[in-house]
Amino acid sequence: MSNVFTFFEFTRGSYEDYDRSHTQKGFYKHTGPKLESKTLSEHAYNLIREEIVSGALIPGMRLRGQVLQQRYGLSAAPIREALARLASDKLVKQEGQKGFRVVPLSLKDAKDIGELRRLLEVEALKASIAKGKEEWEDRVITTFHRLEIVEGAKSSEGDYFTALEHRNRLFHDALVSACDSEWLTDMRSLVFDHHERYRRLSRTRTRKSRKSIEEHRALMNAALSRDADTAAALIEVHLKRTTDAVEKHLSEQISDGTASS
Amino acid sequence: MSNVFTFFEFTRGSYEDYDRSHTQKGFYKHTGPKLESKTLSEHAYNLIREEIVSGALIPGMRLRGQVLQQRYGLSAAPIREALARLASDKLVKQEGQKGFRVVPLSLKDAKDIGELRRLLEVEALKASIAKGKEEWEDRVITTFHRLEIVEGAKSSEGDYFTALEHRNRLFHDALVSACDSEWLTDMRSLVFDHHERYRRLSRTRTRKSRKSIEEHRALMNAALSRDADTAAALIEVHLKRTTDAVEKHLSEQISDGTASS
DNA sequence: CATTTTCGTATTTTCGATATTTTATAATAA
DNA sequence: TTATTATAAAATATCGAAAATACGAAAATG
Repeated sequence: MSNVFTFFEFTRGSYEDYDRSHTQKGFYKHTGPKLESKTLSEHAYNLIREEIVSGALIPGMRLRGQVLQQRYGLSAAPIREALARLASDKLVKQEGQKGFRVVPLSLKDAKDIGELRRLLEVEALKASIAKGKEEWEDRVITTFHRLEIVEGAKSSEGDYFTALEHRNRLFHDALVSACDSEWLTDMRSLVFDHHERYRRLSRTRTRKSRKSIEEHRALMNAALSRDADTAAALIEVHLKRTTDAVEKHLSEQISDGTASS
Repeated sequence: MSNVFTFFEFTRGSYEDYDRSHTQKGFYKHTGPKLESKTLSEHAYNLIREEIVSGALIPGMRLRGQVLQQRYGLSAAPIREALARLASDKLVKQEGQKGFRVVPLSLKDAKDIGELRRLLEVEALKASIAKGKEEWEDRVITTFHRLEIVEGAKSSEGDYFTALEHRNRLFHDALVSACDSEWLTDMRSLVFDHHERYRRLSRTRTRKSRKSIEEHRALMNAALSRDADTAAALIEVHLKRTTDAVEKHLSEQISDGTASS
């Protein structure tokens, strides 16, 4: 977890030696979806977003303008613009004139987000099953296979959970990729990101590959055989388990409220 | 429709005499929900948002920085920040280095948004019916009454549709106000705004107060008698009718594609 | 004549600096 | 001591201008 900000670092931080090669070709070696940023604002948006979702920027942490500027080697304007967009995404919170901070985690939000993701994901999955062609099937199979490999691996190295999370996302994305409502998929994607913030929390402790891989396989099979109801039921169970784990973890961690927004 | 930008106005516009009293107390005399903006960015966000949703800023229109700055008497930074947030709300679109424009309307989006609103609204309504207390009932009754008055009125004056739309929103907001998932309500609210953009389109032509008022009354009755299934069915019918009207209007208006996003 | 290149203009994007607000600290009075 | 007010420090929000980029028209080339 060398990429995680400590509170000390972030408060007084000096990042003179931080990589500033934005303009070079492969500055962002994320294996995920394409993130070609045409403007610095967009670039900052992608970077900060990634660090919030991944947990590198700790929930509740204050995001001081100067520090972010130094860290990313940018000036105030693009940083501020990025934060504004993240505020609309509900990933950061802006209160009055007191600046921005990473939206904190809360038990209540964990439940609400889990429930909302269930609603959206099931709907998108149904549509996807109804409309998916061969290309969709291929994508589902491929991403499942890649996920299976990582889940089966014994290693628990530093990048293990990151890779797992990433391939998990690719698989779920593939499942709903034939849904032709851009609105539904965009909303689902946003909620997915938030859910991932919570999921990472529990992943660092529990490790239940055996069950998980079988659940995913069953989900793939149901989807490919166009059994929407079974697939929907599996999704619900799958999400429910995750939500329960997160809730358990959160209520242990913080017995008090830590209410959000 | 004196508040609507004409293309000419907007392109070459000179707004020397535009009201610039942001810092004064009651600068924003909107009858709607509270919009106290602590920062100029927030202020700009609220203003531009309102003008997009209401249709004053025409779909597809280019939003030139200079013009907006003059119109609202602000400098580039807050305007830009507001536009960035509106981009995350999917109300404006930013492409490359070519600035911002109001997201255009399309038949496809009309369908998707209608469908998504149905999904979210029904879910929120069910939760609301399950948890609503006396205060909720009062609010539903009150807002229905206010809506009834406007819908029953004969006049078709300038502000008629605006008032109707506003009270319609207050009524629907009231129905789901007991839903305790902030996530669900926020998302529903966003989709509602988008749906309103489309609804306004058809409202300017068709006028079906008789049916509408009875639908709303039935909806209120079902909600108050805690009949979630009936209420959900009524919501679906209600939204379906609206969506159909919008679709019809849009496919007449633009026989060609005008594809969005 | 068609196509490409170059140049000037308009616009967006970004920066550095200023003004305003909040937060922390210290002094004063109850 | 506690509470309140005044002052200083830090951080945010905003502005005005510079830099980068895209668009369109005229010139050059094949």
